[in-house]
Amino acid sequence: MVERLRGFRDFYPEEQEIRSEIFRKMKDSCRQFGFKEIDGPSVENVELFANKSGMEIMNQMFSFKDKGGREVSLIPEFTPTLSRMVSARKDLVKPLKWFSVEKFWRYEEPQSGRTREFFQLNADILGSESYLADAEISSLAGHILKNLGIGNATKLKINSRILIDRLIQSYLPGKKEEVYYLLDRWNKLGEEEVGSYIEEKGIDKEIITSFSTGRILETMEDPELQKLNEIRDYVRSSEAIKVEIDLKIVRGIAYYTGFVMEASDLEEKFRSILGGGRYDNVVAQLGGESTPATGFAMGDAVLENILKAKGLWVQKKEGGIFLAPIDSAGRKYAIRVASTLRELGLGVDLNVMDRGISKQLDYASKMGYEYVVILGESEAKQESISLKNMTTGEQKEIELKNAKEILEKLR
RNA sequence: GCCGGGAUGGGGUAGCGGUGCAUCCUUGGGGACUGUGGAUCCCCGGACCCGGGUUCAAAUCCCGGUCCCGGCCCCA
Repeated sequence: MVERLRGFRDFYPEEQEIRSEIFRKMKDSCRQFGFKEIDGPSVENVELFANKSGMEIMNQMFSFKDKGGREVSLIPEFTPTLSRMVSARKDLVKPLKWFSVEKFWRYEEPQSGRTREFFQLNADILGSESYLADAEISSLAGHILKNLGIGNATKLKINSRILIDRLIQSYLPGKKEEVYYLLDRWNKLGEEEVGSYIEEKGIDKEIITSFSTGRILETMEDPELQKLNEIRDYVRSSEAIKVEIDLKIVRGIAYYTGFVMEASDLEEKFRSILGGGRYDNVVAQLGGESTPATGFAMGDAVLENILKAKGLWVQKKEGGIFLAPIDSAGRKYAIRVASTLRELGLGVDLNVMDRGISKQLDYASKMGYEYVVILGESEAKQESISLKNMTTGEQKEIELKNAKEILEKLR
């Protein structure tokens, strides 16, 4: 048998059902915030990524030559496509509030919360330089997490590249790269490693610690900090999620120009569940008109980790109806009953096996149907159905006309 | 790309050099059952990841690969 490719996943019905429900919730939240859904190609010219993303991402792409000899790649992220779409249309009314849920591909070593093919929600606001856009984006992120049932299990951490750069310039000049590296890994490295890195690079321990704890901000007066405070208060007042300013959130991506954010589970047991920020130069870098932009992306893999840990990765009990004919008269009649009920918009499963009533009930039970409709010669004659409630085991014979009303409530 | 730990029917497992056709549960299909038996009983299908090697003998030991789980790098 041919095996599934490394790092790829199959989604069987039990799981796909959960997955669709989660995506539906995410999309609902976006729409409630006035965002419009978009979609793009899964394959793009590699140049689109070469421009912006740097070497690292180039090494992780599923790239190939198409039959026309073009170097193309499965998309590893959304921002380049988004920028291309924005640049191509000069008539778009700003600000744009767009979201998408798409598949992405990156050739990496699979591990917890990481696969080679994954889904990602992207939500962006383009055309606004205001911190209000950052606040709205953050608020949406919080709302989505709340809607997914993990608003209490996660927190949003926000920061500003501009702010941290100013701090570095005032207190640790010339050490930008080292400070970024250190803050980004502060919790991961642990005290000892942090200590030895500080010593090695000649960074003042007192100062860097006041960065990591945020103590430095207590006495600071700065317009960028002021904005950040307002974003924090904005999200706070939506009461969806915990939010705090954290100077340790720098995000690795080179193109962030100011505001950055990240969300994770409270204990930080998992990777960050979403990340994003302001990227005012990307659209222009890709050849478009200068367009300020802010947004975030949320992958499905870490989300799955967290939902499972919180016991929220569960199938909704859906019920449904199974039609079980027991003789040839019943089989003919069943087709009529099925289409009658389907007209009402009900989901109706009809036996397609050569089976007796016992095995049909067995099947219906295993599939989780709430009702079984038993149909035979007698029902066919009387235009009735025998309706069996699979939870209680109760069964009664009712006229088909009345059955409609009863079953319609199930929809 | 690098580093750990794994891999036995669809799922969960027992066996860890030879004594039983590779164990047990579950799942799947069928039969008894001819309108209530989602029960019970019975039958059937289905596996030692792949390729080399060591050995009289390999699921079992060794090497390589593949895949899985986890970590590093990186996280767009």
